[in-house]
Amino acid sequence: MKSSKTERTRAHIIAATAPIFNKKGYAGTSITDLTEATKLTSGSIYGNFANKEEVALAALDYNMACFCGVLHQEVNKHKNIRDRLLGYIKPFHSSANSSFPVGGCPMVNTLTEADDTLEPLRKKAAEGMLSWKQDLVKTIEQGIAEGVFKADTDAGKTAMHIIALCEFGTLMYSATQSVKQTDEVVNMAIDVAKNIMITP
Amino acid sequence: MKSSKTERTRAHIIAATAPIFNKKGYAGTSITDLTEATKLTSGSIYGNFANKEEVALAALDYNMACFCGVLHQEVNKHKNIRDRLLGYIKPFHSSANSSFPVGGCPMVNTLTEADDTLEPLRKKAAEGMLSWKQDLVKTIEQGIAEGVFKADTDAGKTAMHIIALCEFGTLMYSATQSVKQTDEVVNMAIDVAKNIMITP
Amino acid sequence: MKSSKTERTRAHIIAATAPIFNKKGYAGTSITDLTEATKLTSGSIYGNFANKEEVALAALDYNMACFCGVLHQEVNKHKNIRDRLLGYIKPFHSSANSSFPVGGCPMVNTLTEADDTLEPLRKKAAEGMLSWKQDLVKTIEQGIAEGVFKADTDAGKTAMHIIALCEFGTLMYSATQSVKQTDEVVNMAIDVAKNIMITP
Amino acid sequence: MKSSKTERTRAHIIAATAPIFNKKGYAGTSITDLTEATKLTSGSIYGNFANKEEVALAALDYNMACFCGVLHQEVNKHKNIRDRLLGYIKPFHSSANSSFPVGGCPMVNTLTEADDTLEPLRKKAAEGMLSWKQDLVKTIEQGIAEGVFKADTDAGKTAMHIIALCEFGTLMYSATQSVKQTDEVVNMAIDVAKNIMITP
DNA sequence: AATGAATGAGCATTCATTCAT
DNA sequence: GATGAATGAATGCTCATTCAT
Repeated sequence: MKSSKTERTRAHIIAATAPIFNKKGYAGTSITDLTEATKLTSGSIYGNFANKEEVALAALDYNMACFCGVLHQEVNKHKNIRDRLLGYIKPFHSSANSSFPVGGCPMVNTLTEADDTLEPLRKKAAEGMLSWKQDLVKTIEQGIAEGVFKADTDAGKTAMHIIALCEFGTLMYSATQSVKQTDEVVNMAIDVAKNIMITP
Repeated sequence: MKSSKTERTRAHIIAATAPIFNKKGYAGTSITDLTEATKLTSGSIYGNFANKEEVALAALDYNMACFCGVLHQEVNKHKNIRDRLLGYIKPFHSSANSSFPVGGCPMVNTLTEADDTLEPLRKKAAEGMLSWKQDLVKTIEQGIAEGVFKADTDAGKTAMHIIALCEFGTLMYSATQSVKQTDEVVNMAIDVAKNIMITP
Repeated sequence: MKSSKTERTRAHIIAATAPIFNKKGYAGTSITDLTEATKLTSGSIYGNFANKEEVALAALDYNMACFCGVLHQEVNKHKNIRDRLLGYIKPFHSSANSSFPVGGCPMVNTLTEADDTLEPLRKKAAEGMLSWKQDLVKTIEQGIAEGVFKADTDAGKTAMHIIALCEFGTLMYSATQSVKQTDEVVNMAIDVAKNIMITP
Repeated sequence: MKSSKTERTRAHIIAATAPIFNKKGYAGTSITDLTEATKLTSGSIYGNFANKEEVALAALDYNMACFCGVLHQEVNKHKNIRDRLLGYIKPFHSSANSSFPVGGCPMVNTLTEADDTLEPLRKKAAEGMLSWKQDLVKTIEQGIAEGVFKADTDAGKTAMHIIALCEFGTLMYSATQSVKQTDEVVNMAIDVAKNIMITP
């Protein structure tokens, strides 16, 4: 089951350029940035991707997978539904030392840059956002079904509430480079989660 | 105290280019974008600003003033401290038809684009964020002093909570172009505000 | 005397790319054009030809053979020297529906593009032109020998005259996409031919 | 009535690049060719023309004006309608040492290169061709009106006949670099012209 | 003999910026 | 103070060609 040369090169390009796209954005990232990061020539990059946008799309996929991967790794450590829900939040706390992609949340980064000329990127980021919400919704609904979370919980609203606080925490870290405010916001997300639990 | 020609030209450049920077970001905005929006020549822009970054900084100031202006206008409609606090939130609801800058929140946009090469922009946006928080904190503390808000309220945390939800609401609108999720999140911010009020 | 694999591949490349070179010219034809037309890889083309110029030379040979082939096919239908001479002209008339190479006369196309960097192509096209003339000269001289064409005919001048009109007719079709002017010019070539015939 | 800087630069670019386009064709001419010929930077060329095609169109206009200018200069030397008609032909004879654009007839060059992607160039060249024909037609009709040319002359056919021979003469010079065949063909054009004159 | 990934020079074009007018 | 022509480096991308497989 060996991976072909092409597959390996594509993977190398994506892994090497994903952090750059996440930090500098689509417009701020040049082909030269990509060649320097990959140690490949521009011709080689264009041999593996149709254009810059295709690289950016693949990099966004990669960054989103990393981002969500950090969460799922923590979530899947636990069987317990209470810990699973908290698993979606704890990696955002500074004490977790999570290996989130450098440059912040790829979905938020993409959604805030994307003007009309970058529709495919925007769409993918929006889908990622909604899929994250859906994961949380399912977890909450399972907790309700298990009788562990309050029966009258609005799963959709609670999911959004938690995501809003986690994302804003990440953003405050970008803004202030200090963990104090970030952790304060993340702790509020934990409160929101605990608030729907019958025994906190 | 008449405004000089220079001042008027600067003001014209700023007002005309601010929406572009907010939509397309710093890297995505070209000098040609600026000359087209202002109907001025590139020489004229460079006669009034040292370089592209200076225009972007002035545009960010302008965008932040617009953004906060919308909030303060609503807040200052009211003497009542309860309505003043809600005034910080209501403009984010789709029913408010607020004249926020097109392209979303300039602070968030700047913080998510800004890599290390754009420190001055990042710094200004971060300051704007904290100043917004400080406005909310003061309002909440005044409410506590007036005996209208609960005495044990953590003003800082509550301010952050409200901002997180409002910003995330704005972002969700960018993501989905639908008001449903946005309003849901903004309503949660209103709940947070009402929750610290003694008589809701 | 079976054709080897190599020979077949070469033939395939030539046949598939000849129309492209004739339409787009040497400079306007890229290796990608060739790989797309042949469904082969660039490596395969370079395995069979030293470089792009070698392909172009072979394609020119092919195109010239097609072009002259159309004429000879018509000429060889006839034993009669009068019809043989007219056979060099009639295929240019729109009513003939001749299968000339698309893109016009390969010789003219090459001679008009060719700057100094494409000497071998230019030379080959010039030779083709002269060989065509020689064919006509021989036919005319045979007619004179047979006593069918006027004894005082200048075979060289008449051949050139006929070719000039036929080529110009082809060119006018490129220019106007209409057959009217083309046919008018071709009819003049027929007049030139008939004019040297003793009994018209 | 001074010419602006822009007009002078445009004129310089056109005059300097026109021979290159005529020799190498559109596809064969690079922006580097243009910067080397003009001693300007690429930015400067793009400051004066929207893109390469616009330069090529202006250069074609210039080349066509040169080409026809040579003819009209000779034609206008004469009042006599017989000499005026011959004036359209004589410049093609090698003895005339005419200052035709280097690289042959710009109309023929353009028509033989132009594939579908170069429609505007093709169209302009075709118009030039037809306008040349029209000039000849008018001259011939005037000669008929004056009673100097035979009354039953087909002006259109005669014009085409003359042009075909002159163009083919030019082409044969490109092919053989020898004047012998060229002059032979041009002399035939003179015969065609003289043939419609009542007193030759 | 054929592949196709890789090269690196070159392509047309746009960039931010300058400066003589 | 404003112009707009000019710069030259940088942009995203394609080119003809090579070579390990």
